[in-house]
Amino acid sequence: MAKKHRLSPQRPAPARTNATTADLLARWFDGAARQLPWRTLKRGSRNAYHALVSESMLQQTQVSRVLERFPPFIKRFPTAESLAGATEHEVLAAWQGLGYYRRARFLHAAAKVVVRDHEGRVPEVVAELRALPGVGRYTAGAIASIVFGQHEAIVDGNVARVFQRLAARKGSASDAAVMRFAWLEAAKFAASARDPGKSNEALMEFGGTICTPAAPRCHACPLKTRCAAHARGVVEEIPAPRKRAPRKELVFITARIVRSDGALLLEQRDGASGESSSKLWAGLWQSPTMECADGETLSASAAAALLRLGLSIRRDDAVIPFLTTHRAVRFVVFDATVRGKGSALAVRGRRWVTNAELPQYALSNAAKKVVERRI
DNA sequence: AAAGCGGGGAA
DNA sequence: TTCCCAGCTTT
Repeated sequence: MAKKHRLSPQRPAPARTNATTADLLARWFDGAARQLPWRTLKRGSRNAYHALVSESMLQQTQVSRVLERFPPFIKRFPTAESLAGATEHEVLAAWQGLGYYRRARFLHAAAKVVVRDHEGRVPEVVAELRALPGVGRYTAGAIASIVFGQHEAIVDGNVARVFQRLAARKGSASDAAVMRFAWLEAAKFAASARDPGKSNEALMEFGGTICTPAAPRCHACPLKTRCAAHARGVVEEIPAPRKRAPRKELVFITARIVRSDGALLLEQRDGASGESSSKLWAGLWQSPTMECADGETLSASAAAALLRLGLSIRRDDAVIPFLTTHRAVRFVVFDATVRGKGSALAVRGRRWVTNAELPQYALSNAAKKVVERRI
């Protein structure tokens, strides 16, 4: 057999074709891992509470966004005990701007369970992890494998895409059959890994940096030779786009009511610590707002309502647009000033909030955009 | 099984 | 513009 090895001795040995994909990716990860704040501790001594927090933040959220939010959150709540002992108000304030605020309530509740039932330690057993609020199949698998080294599978958006491409499996991640396929592949992957935590992390890192949704870097791919989608030239067609409902268009009428000392009137949206906590921006604060189907009609009645309260108002020239995944909201803004203490207005969950106090209040980015607009 | 939940970056 | 993202719970 002819010698094919022309590599200099210091180059890493070429991957043996019988190496498992899991071990191949783990090897690749050694030279490609990004330095992330929740990876500061060595493998094998990862902080499980840090993992719980980072994994909660990372649900449906890009690494680049969590990067800047994780350190201050950990500084504010260094341990499960400190988080469990905080008020929901404090936790939401630390979470504000990150979106999917239900995650913050779940994380808070999970910390309480950890303190009450597990002596302050995040559990190792998958069934116990799954019992924590907000911890589903993925998050439990991630903590069990990455922190505790167990051979548990994980599937997130990245992983599903990678396995689909490796097998040239068509369909979208919103297809249940595709997700079943991905979980089966992920289980085989984790079972075959020498270091399942490392391989799982490598798999996600690989999906996030090489096997990306658009413009994948196949030229730098360590799995190129075993990728069916690459062999058939269909990498960019897999996966198919998710099915998504069209965005709902809404009009919110909102009033920025300012007292003579500069304090701003805020109200809390429904859903604080309880029932309707799955609603939009549940429990967050905002300038007094009402939703309406017909912008023009209701904005006129809103103005009339403000006038009846004896406020001096004017309609802001601009309508502030705000997009979320599921909605397109237009805020029709009124400015109003009130003399005196305005105590008649601070009713039913409404409060006067000074500029200095504002950072303690959890506002959605939409509410913030409204409030911060120059008057 | 499907709906609902944020927000921003990239193409 | 559209699409996606270290998903989960509720209906």
